[in-house]
Amino acid sequence: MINENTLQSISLFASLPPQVITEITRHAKSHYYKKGTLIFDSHEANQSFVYVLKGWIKLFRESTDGAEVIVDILNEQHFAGENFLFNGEQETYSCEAISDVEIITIPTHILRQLVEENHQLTLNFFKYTLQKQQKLTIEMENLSIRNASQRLGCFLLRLCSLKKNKDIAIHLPYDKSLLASRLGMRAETFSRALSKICHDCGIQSDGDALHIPNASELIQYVCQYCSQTYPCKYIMG
Amino acid sequence: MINENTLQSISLFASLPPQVITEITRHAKSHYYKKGTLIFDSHEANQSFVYVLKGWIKLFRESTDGAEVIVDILNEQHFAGENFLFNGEQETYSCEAISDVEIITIPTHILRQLVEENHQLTLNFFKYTLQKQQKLTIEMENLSIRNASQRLGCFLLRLCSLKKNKDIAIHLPYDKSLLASRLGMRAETFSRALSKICHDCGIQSDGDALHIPNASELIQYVCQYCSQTYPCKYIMG
DNA sequence: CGGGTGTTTGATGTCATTCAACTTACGTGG
DNA sequence: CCACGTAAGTTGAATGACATCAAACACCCG
Repeated sequence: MINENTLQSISLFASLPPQVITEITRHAKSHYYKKGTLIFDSHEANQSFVYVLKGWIKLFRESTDGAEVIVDILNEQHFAGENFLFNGEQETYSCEAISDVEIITIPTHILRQLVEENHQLTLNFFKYTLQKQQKLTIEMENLSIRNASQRLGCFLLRLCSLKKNKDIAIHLPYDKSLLASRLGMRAETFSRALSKICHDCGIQSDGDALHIPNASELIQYVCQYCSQTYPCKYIMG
Repeated sequence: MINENTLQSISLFASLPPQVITEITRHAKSHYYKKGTLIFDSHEANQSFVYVLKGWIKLFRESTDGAEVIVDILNEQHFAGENFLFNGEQETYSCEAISDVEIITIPTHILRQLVEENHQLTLNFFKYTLQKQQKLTIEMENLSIRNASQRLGCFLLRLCSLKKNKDIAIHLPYDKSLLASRLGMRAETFSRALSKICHDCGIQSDGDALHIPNASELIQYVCQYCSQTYPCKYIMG
C-alpha cells in the first residue's frame, strides 16, 4: 500500500532501523481526500495519527454553541494525532481536508507500541513536539499582546520567508475566512486588517495574490514589538 | 547536594535505572530563591533545566517596547527549560521566583546526553510534553474565543478541582496582577472581571480568598461554551 | 507615621465583533 | 453561453469588550 521509500524520506522517521520502517509500512495506509471532506470527527473513536504528504488539512473543535476553533492547519511534512498516543481521549478534534490532500494514517496503538520500543523514534517525536510547543507559545503571545494587523503581518512574513528575492509575490495558502479564524479573528476583521496592512506597507493585493515590493516595511510593521530576537526564525525560514 | 530519594520521587524520573538517577544526582543542584529574585535572564547563556520542588516561578519574555508576556507559571512538580534540550537558543525566556522557592537545576548538556542515551527518560519527557502541548492548545482556545470573565472562571475552576467538598474555599495562588497577565488581560480588567463573576455566580471574595458556595453556577458560567467535553478534565482534577 | 506596592474605580478611547447589505466569484443547469 | 444560485469576501454603522489613563484606596513593612 505504501512504499518504504516514502516513509524513509519522512524526517520524523529518520534514522530508524529497517525493521521499524517495515513495521510502519505494514500498518500505514495512504488516503486521498477531496477538498472539504471530513477526515475524522472529534466524536468518533478512531482518531489516528495523520501525516500529510500533499495538500492542507485543518484540525478543529466546536464549542457547545457551535463556534469553531482552529487547533492547527497543516500541510506537507507535518503531522497530527501524536497526542492520541498517550493521552487517550483527553484531547479530541476533528480533521478536515481544506484542499485536495494525500495523507498517511497509522493506527495509534501500532505507533504507541513502536514508540515504546524504539528509542530513536521517541527521540524524533520528542524533538518535533518541542518545536510545536514553541510555535504554540509564540502564537499565544501573538493572541495576547498583538492586534489583528500585526498577527496577519507576522503570518505573511512567514510566507515570505520561503522566498529569497527582494520583490516578493506570495499567495495566501487557503481561504481568507479560514485564515481569519486561524489567526483568531472574524472574517470581517481580517478583511479590514488586510487592507490596512496593504495600505501601510505598500503591498498590492488581488484575491489571494499579494505583491510585496518592500518587505522591510512589513518587517518594521510586524516585528517591532515582538519579543523574539530580530530577525526572527520565521523570517529566516 | 541532592538526595537520590528526592529525584526518585519525581515522576518525570520514574522508572529510570539506578545509574541514571545517580548520574542526574551528581549534576543536579538545588537552589533556594527569595520571592522576586531573577533566576535567569532571557539573554544569558546558561538557561538550564529547572524543576520546582516548592513555591512558584514565572517564565516570561519582554517585547522590544517593554511589554511583558507570561510564558508560563509553574509550581511544585512542574518544570521548565526542556525546550533548551534540542532547540538551542531558539526560544528564550527569563525566569523569576514569584514566591520563596526551592528548585533543582540540571545542566542542559548533561540532560541532553541522558535523554539521547536513555529511552525511558525520553519517553517520560515526551509524555509530559504532550500534556503541556494540550494545555497550550486549550489556552489558545481560551484566548481566541472566550472573554475575560470566562477565562478567569476557568482558572478558578481548576483551583477548585483539587477540593472535593461542596462548599469551596480557595486562595488565589499568586498576585492578582500577575494572574491577570497570565490570563492575557490587564490588572484593571482582571479586577472588573472578578467582581463580575463574583456577582453573577454568588461568590464572596476578600483579598486573595474566595468562597464559592455553589460551584455549579460557576461551572455553568464557564463551561457552557467550551469545546471540551463536560465535565472537563480540569474539573476532574 | 510615611512611602511603596498592589488593587480598585471611573472616564474615555481604541479595537474587534456583530449585524446587515452589498459585491464578487464560481459552479450548475437550462 | 448565459442565467441563476450559492458561498466567499467586502463594506458600513452600531455595539461591546478591553485597554488606557488618572486618581483614589488599601495594605504591608520599615
